Amino acid sequence: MISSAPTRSRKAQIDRTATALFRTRGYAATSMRELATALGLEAGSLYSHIKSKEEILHRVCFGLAADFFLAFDQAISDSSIPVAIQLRQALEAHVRVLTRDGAASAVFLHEWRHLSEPGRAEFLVLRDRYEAGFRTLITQGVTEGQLHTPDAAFATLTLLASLNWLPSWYRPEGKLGPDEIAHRLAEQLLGGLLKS
Amino acid sequence: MISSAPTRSRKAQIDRTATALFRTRGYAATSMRELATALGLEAGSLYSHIKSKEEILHRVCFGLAADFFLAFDQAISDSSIPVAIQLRQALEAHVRVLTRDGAASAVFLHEWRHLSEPGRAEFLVLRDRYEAGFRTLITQGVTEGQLHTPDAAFATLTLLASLNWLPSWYRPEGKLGPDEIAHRLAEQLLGGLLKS
DNA sequence: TTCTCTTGCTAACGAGCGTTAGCAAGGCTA
DNA sequence: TAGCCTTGCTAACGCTCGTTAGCAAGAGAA
Repeated sequence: MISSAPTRSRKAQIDRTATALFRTRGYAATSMRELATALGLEAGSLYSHIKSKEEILHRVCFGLAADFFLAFDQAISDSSIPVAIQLRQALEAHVRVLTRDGAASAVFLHEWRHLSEPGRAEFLVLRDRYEAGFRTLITQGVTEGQLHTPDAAFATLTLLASLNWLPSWYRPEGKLGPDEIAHRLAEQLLGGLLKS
Repeated sequence: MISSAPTRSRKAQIDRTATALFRTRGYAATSMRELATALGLEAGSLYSHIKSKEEILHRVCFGLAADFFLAFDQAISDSSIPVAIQLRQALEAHVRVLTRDGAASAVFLHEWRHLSEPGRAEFLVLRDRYEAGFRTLITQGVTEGQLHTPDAAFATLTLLASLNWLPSWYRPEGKLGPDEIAHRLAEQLLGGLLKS
């Protein structure tokens, strides 16, 4: 090797570049040669750092899953405050994770299907568990009379759906910052569009 | 050929099967041999009916785009009724298109990226135009005091986001029918979750 | 200096890809 | 009967895929 820029970790660099490519072209349509070129090296060289293409996808998906759980647990850690507010905090925390790394989020949301078993099944278990966290909050909110919806499970899916579309249009350089977006999303989803 | 079941059109049959595969495995990860096997024939035989793999994707994406425009135009055809109700109708019409063919909808929403130019650009023009239709309705609703939101463009994205996640969890055999789902989604998005 | 770790190269592998050419057989129409 | 259209097959093409083996060179530690 000749020299190198201040490389934090070559492996992490590969992950980042791959994530960006996976997002725009999709996992299956991204070749290792493409990834190597984007990093300025040859395809074979990648394998000095990683075991396989799928290993990258695995790391990205499960890494972000951990981020989501961490943020959620923090958001609802104080169980003494009203559930509706806990929900708002969890919702805003979710948005902050989404906006912190849009590429990883998009991969997390769309490319997990290309994980092979048993990784894929394990991922879905985590995803279900995360959704269940929100569902519990909403159910509790309805029970305590703070929220209204005919179907908590249905409301949960719709709520997360609204949030998860964000990586497909959010641009970090846009006029709205992460916190502003999180706030507005919470307002709209909790308050609705109709003037009351 | 030996004989054949009541084949409506072999080409349409290929489109349908391909759409289902594109949905579950993704366009890039679906091979023509896989598609052929699913149809009970050999890979080469497909080319008696279609020109290319991408041609299928093109047809699915633009076909559904036409469906969405048709449903939208119908929903807002009577401009004498209040905008908020027009919006509700457009929203419910959108959901009905989504639920009528979940596989095609999923492909429309996620796989259009694999269209090559100029098809891809043309598709995005249609998509923007469709979103603009909703945005106009919401803007108008705010102007007339029927809706409230700090940012109509933002609200539009969130609204469509909530709807477009539907194909990833909707199952035709589920307990909720298309109309019921359309109604509940409209209620939740227009009315919000918070008890007022 | 010597050893080891990291990083990267070249060359090649077996496999699968989308697609084409050429042929054949059944069914419809004239 | 003759001709065409639809449908499907086999065999193969050129290409790209993910991955591996073997080698080399710089960097830091002993």
